[in-house]
Amino acid sequence: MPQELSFDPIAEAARQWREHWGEQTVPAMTAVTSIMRAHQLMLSRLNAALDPFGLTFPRYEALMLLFYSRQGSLPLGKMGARLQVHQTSVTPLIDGLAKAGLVQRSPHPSDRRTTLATITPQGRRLAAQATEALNAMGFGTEPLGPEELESLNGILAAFRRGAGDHVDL
Amino acid sequence: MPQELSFDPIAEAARQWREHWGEQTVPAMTAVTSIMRAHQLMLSRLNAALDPFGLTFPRYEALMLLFYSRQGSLPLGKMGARLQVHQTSVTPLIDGLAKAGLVQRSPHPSDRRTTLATITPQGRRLAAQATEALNAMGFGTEPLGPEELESLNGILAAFRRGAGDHVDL
DNA sequence: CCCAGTTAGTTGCAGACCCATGTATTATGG
DNA sequence: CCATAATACATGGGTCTGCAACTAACTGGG
Repeated sequence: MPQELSFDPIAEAARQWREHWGEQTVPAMTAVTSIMRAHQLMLSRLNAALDPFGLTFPRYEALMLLFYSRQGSLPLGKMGARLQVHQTSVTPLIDGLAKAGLVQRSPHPSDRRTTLATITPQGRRLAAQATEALNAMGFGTEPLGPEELESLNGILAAFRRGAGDHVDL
Repeated sequence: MPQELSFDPIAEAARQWREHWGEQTVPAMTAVTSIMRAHQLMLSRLNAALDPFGLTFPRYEALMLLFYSRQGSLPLGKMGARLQVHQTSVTPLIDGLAKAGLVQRSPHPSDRRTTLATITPQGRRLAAQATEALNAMGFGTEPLGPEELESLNGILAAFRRGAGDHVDL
């Protein structure tokens, strides 16, 4: 936890950029550092809210993906694609969930290369409880209201689309 | 790198949330996942742009902090506060920069507990070059324009202020 | 049919981050 | 003045992430 600051480091950086690199460089640099900081703050809030459930946010995301899958199970590679993380990041994620008894590994019935992760009944219970908790705290987005969040989502959707993501609406 | 998706996982999650938890939960959940994805995309772009300089974005940030400091040197603890990361994250950051010859460790003249990190001439050169490169690519914010970035910055400033950050303007 | 190429998953390595703990040094209150 | 508290940094453990390389298994063209 960083110690208290008596000023805004992002505004300070903007001042330096304006002076040394020109006004036109300021919005982009400020946006990046603001996103980085917002990400850090939100992740911290989410992990704190999930701590009573013994979950982290990445593990929560993986659990919810299984929660809403048709069969309650998915191949690990498909999970990586859906979670938009590298395939090699999925293995330790599932390891943690399996150690907690929330998911179970099982072989694919017809393709012996493939490993399926299946959510357990305890996993389902915990997923529902954790989601209730996160919804109740607005997923760490306070104090932003619905209009601000919609505006944010619109801008970020344009950004994601520009970066090559498939974005609906 | 996650494999291609034929749909938008964020829109898919929004659909599930709308159906199972109510419309009022959608904007917050969508905002969080959008921020997470935008963070991932921007960081990936920045690290790719910094790779030719042998830098990562966190190391670049630390280097720029020294670049704009009055003496070109700062105590490690103060750097953690300014970078808004945990103090224990600063040590390996400075280790990497020192191994590359971009900063130098030195003892504090009057307080023997304190270690100072000082930017070297090579560090100054590389910092300027890397900043030119990042400014030229809009810090990875393409295709967003100045108005969208300003709007984004305004909303995130409100969020940061609400989270307890000191935010100017 | 079989070997080459592809695909699925794991492992090892590294970067980044946080937490808890330990050590050394400085500051402070009785 | 000295014992206690606070400060500065480092270390070890844990998580998440991505890259490169490896094994195992499937697939398809000759």
